[in-house]
Amino acid sequence: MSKLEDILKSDATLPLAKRTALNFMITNKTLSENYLDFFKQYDISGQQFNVLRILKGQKGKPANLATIQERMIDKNSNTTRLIDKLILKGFVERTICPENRRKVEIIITKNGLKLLDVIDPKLNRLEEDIMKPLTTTEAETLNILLEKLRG
Amino acid sequence: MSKLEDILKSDATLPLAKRTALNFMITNKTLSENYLDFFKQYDISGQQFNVLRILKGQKGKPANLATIQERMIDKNSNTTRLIDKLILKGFVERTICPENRRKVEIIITKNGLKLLDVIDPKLNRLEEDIMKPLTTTEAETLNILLEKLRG
DNA sequence: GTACAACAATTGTATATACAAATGTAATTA
DNA sequence: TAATTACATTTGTATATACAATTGTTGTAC
Repeated sequence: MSKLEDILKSDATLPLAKRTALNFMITNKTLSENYLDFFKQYDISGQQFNVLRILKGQKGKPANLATIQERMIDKNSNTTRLIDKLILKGFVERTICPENRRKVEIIITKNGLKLLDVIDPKLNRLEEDIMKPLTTTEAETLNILLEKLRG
Repeated sequence: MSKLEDILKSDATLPLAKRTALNFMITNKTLSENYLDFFKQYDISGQQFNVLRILKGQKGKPANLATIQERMIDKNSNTTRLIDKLILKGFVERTICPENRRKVEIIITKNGLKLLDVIDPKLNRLEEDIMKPLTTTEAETLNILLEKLRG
């Protein structure tokens, strides 16, 4: 049931560009459902995980909001509230930057790091699993095409 | 600035599966921004457009909620309220199905059809434009890989 | 025919997202 | 140094999405 024509229940042949776009969206939906299910068990959203990973990458150095936003895959228009959630869960801490009181300094806590240690290997396995239908060569080709598509 | 390593500002080489997933998500973000911008000028969401297209495909035959949901790309968990919006805008009409009063019958209005006539050719042009970086062969390959990825 | 299960859609609630406006701080300039 | 501009984040508001609970209707079993 995963062929495009079956899904759309349309006999009309679509223009290549539209067909590609639709195929992309459907695949995206499948992928994001996988991620959603995965993160749900840790009571965290994909975005929140992403922020934790960025903060871990800072290796102790605090990050301010602008830096985090810059590095997020899905540049969130409301990172403040995303951080609020992570603070409530005890995964990050936020203080006002003493050199420039307009900025904030955000760091990941011990608990945040512990969560990442649990999630990371399982996420790797999930991703291996998702990509299993593709051979290594096919996956490499897909990467090339995806980058090309972004122009 | 569209290579994955540049975006993530990470020197570490990622496992292929993770790299592919990230690449996919970033490309998805780019694509969906394009669509969002496009539909915004018609004061309609992509989902709402999708529903109108499904209804047009019915060729006058009314559709009930379940049918619409089944055919939606992004199976919405709240199609009722999506239809509410379209009714407010005058693009669809909803009546209770006389044979089975649990069901509803939804049809697209003249105005809805008129909107589609305006949007459709422009959307085709947008999609051509988005896919321009790929040759025909590359787009065909991408389609194959995307379908394969869904398993 | 009454009770009960199944069906189809709607409503409620919590959370997420997009965008604009507002707040508070720092830098610039006259 | 007072006023203005730019900066960094937060807050407000509208809309979108996810999921569970509810409503109203139909079908079925007894």
